[in-house]
Amino acid sequence: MTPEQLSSAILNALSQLMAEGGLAKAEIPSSVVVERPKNRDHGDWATNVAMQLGKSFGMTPRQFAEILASKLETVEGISKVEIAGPGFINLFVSPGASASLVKTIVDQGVDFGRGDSLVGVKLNLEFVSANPTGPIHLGGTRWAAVGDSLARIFDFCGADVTREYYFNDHGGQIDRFARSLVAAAKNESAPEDGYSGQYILDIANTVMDQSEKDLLSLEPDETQEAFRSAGVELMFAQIRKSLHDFGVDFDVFFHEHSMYESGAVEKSILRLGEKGHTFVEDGATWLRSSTFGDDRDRVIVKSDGSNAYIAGDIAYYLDKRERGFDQCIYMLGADHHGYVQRMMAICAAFGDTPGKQMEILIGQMVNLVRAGQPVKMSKRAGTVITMEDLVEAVGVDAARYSLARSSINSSLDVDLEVLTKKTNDNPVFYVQYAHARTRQVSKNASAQLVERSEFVPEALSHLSEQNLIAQLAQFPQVVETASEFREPHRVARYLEELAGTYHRFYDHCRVIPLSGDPVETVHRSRLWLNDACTQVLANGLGLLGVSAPERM
RNA sequence: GCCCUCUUAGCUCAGCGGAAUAGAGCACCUGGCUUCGAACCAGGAAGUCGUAGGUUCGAAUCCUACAGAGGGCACCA
Repeated sequence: MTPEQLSSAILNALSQLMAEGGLAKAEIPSSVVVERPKNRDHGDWATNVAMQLGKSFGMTPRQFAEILASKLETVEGISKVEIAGPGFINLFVSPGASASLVKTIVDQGVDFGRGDSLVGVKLNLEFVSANPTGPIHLGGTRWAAVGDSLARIFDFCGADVTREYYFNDHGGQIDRFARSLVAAAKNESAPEDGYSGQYILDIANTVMDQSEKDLLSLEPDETQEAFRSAGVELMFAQIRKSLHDFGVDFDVFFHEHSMYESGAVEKSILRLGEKGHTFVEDGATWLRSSTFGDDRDRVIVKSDGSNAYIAGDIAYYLDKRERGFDQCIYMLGADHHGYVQRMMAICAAFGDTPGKQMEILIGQMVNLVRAGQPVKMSKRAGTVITMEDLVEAVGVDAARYSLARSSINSSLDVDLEVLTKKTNDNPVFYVQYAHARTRQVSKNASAQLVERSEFVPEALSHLSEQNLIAQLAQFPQVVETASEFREPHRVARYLEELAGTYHRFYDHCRVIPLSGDPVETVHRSRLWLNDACTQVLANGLGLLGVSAPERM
């Protein structure tokens, strides 16, 4: 039995009791919390429903618990129900009922843990979206790891997910990028507000090598345009390759520039105008965003006739909605949190519900640290760390795992020395090792003629077996919670616990009998448990985009 | 001045979606490989959960104030 099954059993019992008149009619929640108590004297699973609902049924938690407990005792698979403390209901599940899950896991294989909470939802997840004026830095790398993992989790919950990258290939920053390339090509120093570094020089050289014309002898405007278009393409290709090598493949790379060429920007502004949400003042066109909770109104078209950045956001959101997405999730860095309100205003101005069709996740920054001291990322000092640098230093698995295992609400310190020297303290190896170990056990078992020819749940009665089964049972719930709260790190933390629980099982229970001893039912049943653990570790690591190695 | 996030063990961080003794990894100390992988396990030491109030039968968790850290507050993109 999984905690979810117990949860729905409890809800069933509640509605039965109400139907039978054992309980007064009252609101019941859609799910109840069932968790594994730290102290095993408190049962296999425990719930706090009585303490939460007692009052609304007009009784004390303990009274409520008594009534509910007597009903739960009749549920198949529940062997004992106890009431403890202020009103906890402690559930004891018969060993057979809990262990039967093991077979389910092996049978379902890669699908174990798959949920249906997002079935039918067409979801757009936009992340990274770093400017194409340079390689992806540590911050963007974090969003790549977290965002891709989130996409995998949504997909696992049944959603139709599109991973999308908004490519800001339009506007002032790109102009600066182009001017920087031109300067580099001419062997001049970078413009005051421009970009510098080896990559700029490399791209400038490549642009010149690829062109048949002598770009530097054209009219200045044409030169800059030539470097802009070719340079952006090269940068784009490089970014896409870095992401791919990192295990992140976007479904859509959306080019901001394309909306200006197609007229989508003007169209979307007109649309807002028809709805009465724009006005003209001081020669500029404004979005009346303050009526939708923004601090102030925002300029869409500047008085010189050019578009402000928000114009692209407006057109882009409309485009996403017209492509049929029910929900558009944006992952932004903390340096963009000031945009949330105006973005939500755009959503509302189109008649949608902020927080529903549009959702914005803000993630905190990544700081660089060396030996405990903060290091400013500086191109000149050579302390800019790119996605490629990180992968080169620790590999994709360790990089993705360490970036995805903590909450995006916390800023993250990445220590260069820890990164390059002490990679073994990354918990990813602890988890991967557990997986490799299960595989080795499985291979050895088959060589010793221990096979999955029979499965007897009752044979798995050792505490460490029970703990492992209970841990495995929580996987679907962990995935669901990670999806609901948009927190992939929960999967990582869960895997670390699962790995530990497996190692303890391994220590206490032999899958393969000592030489000379016969192969018994318990060994074959343990092999099922071992293989179920392999599966859950692999499924979980898969959600993080981390490999599950056969050996290491 | 206003807004967002953070403050938990020596370090890096979970727990924040109220519950039964606050957790993990690393580092430190002690034990365990002549039988499935010791990248492991068992045990020890280590925390007035930033401070002060409040709500609650119950607060690391919710509310308020304050302090500290980081990030934002453009007709820039």
